[in-house]
Amino acid sequence: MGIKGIAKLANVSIGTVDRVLHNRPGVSKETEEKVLKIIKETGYTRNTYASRLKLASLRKLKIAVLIPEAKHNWNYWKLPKKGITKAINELSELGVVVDNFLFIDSNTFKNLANKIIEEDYDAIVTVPFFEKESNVLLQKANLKEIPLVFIDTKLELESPANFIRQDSHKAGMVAARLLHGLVGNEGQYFVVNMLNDRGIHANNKQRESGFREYFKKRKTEVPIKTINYSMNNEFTVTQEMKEWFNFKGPKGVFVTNSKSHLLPEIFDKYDVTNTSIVGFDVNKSNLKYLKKEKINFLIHQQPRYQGYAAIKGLFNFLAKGEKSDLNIDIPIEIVVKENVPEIG
Amino acid sequence: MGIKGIAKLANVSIGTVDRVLHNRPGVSKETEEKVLKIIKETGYTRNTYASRLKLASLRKLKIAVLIPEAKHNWNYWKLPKKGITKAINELSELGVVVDNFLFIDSNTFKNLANKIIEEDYDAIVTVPFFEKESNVLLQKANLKEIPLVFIDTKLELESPANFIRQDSHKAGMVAARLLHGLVGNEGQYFVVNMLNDRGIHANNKQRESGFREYFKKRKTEVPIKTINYSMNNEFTVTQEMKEWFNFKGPKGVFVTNSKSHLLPEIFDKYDVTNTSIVGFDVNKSNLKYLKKEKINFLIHQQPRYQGYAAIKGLFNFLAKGEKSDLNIDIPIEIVVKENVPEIG
DNA sequence: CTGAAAGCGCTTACAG
DNA sequence: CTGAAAGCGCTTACAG
Repeated sequence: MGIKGIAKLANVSIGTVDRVLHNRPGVSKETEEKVLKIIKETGYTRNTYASRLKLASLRKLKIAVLIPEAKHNWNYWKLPKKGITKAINELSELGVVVDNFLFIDSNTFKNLANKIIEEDYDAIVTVPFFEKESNVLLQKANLKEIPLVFIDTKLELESPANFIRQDSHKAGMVAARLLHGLVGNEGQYFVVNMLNDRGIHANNKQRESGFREYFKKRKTEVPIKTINYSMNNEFTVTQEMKEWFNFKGPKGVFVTNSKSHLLPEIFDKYDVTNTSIVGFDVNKSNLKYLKKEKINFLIHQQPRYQGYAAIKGLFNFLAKGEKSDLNIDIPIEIVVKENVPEIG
Repeated sequence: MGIKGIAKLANVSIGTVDRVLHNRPGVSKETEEKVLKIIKETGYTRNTYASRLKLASLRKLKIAVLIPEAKHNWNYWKLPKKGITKAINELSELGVVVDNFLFIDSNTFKNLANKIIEEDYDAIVTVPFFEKESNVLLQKANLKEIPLVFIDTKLELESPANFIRQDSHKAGMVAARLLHGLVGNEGQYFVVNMLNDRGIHANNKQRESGFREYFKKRKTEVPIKTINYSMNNEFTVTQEMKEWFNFKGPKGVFVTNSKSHLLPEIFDKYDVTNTSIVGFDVNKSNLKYLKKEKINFLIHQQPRYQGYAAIKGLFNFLAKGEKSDLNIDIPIEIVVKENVPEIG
């Protein structure tokens, strides 16, 4: 049953039914009620595809994507982009168009965000790396009623916002359980934060807090040390690390970012043994050591799917009014040598 | 650019373009080549949604689903069904209709399969529980050129077939790694097969073989015993089990089906300690013991997604000719207390 | 062998 | 306040 059937039952024209369906002005209370009653009775729902077929010819849905430029250390960002590309392929027939804006730092982020707000996009996907700038963008988007989805990281912002990302605190707890299973109560634990030029990332902090919470919740207390290591400088062994390296018992190492692959090399060089490593992200370097069993577990954030889901979710909201796809807790996927997922 | 634009460029009518696009007869070689050339040059692709809009009004796409009836022990089968329902909701606007056929045993499977073949469905989703009957159905479907997807289990059949399921052999290897990490080289390992009235399931065999292969590939040899336990009889402790129960060292227990929740109860009753358990499926009973930390890991087969993907894949094949979605290796998801996925 | 028309379910711009 | 017509991209049945 379509709009035509409703119109017939209600003794009105299809134009009037359309007006009622979209709450457009110019319908008398009386006919509106009559039409609504029949819509309810018949359980009519609008055919999104027919709707888009018509609307796409009039005006495309434009989505702006504002994410980090993918290069050198930031190779990771190729993955959400692939997911975005996949979504575009599926949605282009429905009149969806995506423009990519790539930022390098907080300044380029701010400028591109402003540009996006000025041109009128129907929706925005971005990443909340810079708290202040993200808040500004969110406010502006809210004012213009442009739906906005943040991927990758959750941040407390000044207004409610949509997030498609993994719960990093929970992921830290998962990592703790995995490491604890291997290392036990007699071991020593090390949280390794690799700092890049932007300092420590919100995700990493949340992962560490989750890691520590896992142990706090249990009776047995184990020593957990945090090592902050700047990736910008040449690697040097500090006094703290020496003590760690010399401990002969089981050592559990939790690397809070995607660089866990750096540790096996260091451990080899300094003859550190009896280590178990849990890290994040299924990248080439990490996989290499996972396959060699130098890294025990990796946690996968499904970056490709995050990008895909953001675009699809925004489309579902714009075309069907479905708000539920705008907030997704990406599952915490545990990866071992035998269940490496396809990434590319 | 649509069919209309192509027609204009080729100086033909849109009817002729349509004929070329679908390889329909009644087009001269000459015009066909002319049209094909322009299609290629412009990179034209058909708009699936516009196509379905028209076709759905003429004839629905009918998909038959032949799966086990979900009741008592077979509660599991509610989950694929939920995924199927989700897919139907998404596709009904595009003129897709699904009929469910629920079998109880090989006999009802056979009868319903024949019924499906007689009525003319456009596609079939089923489960290869019964080797002989599955082969018969596959042959008949092939003869009538009806695409068929098997979910849940892979079986070697007489012709190539489509499977959406988890690689059970690999899943067994993953289970072995998880258990080995907890139990180590000094422990004893037990593979528990719970047999129901249908005997042992292909999935369970494959899981066991994967489990054993993991250890075979490594240097250290550990004792692995297989316990076949019939779920139909009252539980009794055999001599074999007594020895197992009395071993005081670390014990790794791999349950090859969804019933791992039965073990913690038995272990409690017979004072069996120092056990680690890995099982399959995120059901209520298993979750209860996962949360109590009596079960250490569960492997999730994403049954809901299997059902969803089967319907979507068949639609993509029928509507767009995309064959790639008909064969899917469901990721081997490792579940611990802290990353329990949503199932319902 | 080819074209013109009708229509899928929806939306809009125009007429009244 | 309401209706009739045109058209999105595609497919089919009919006419020639």
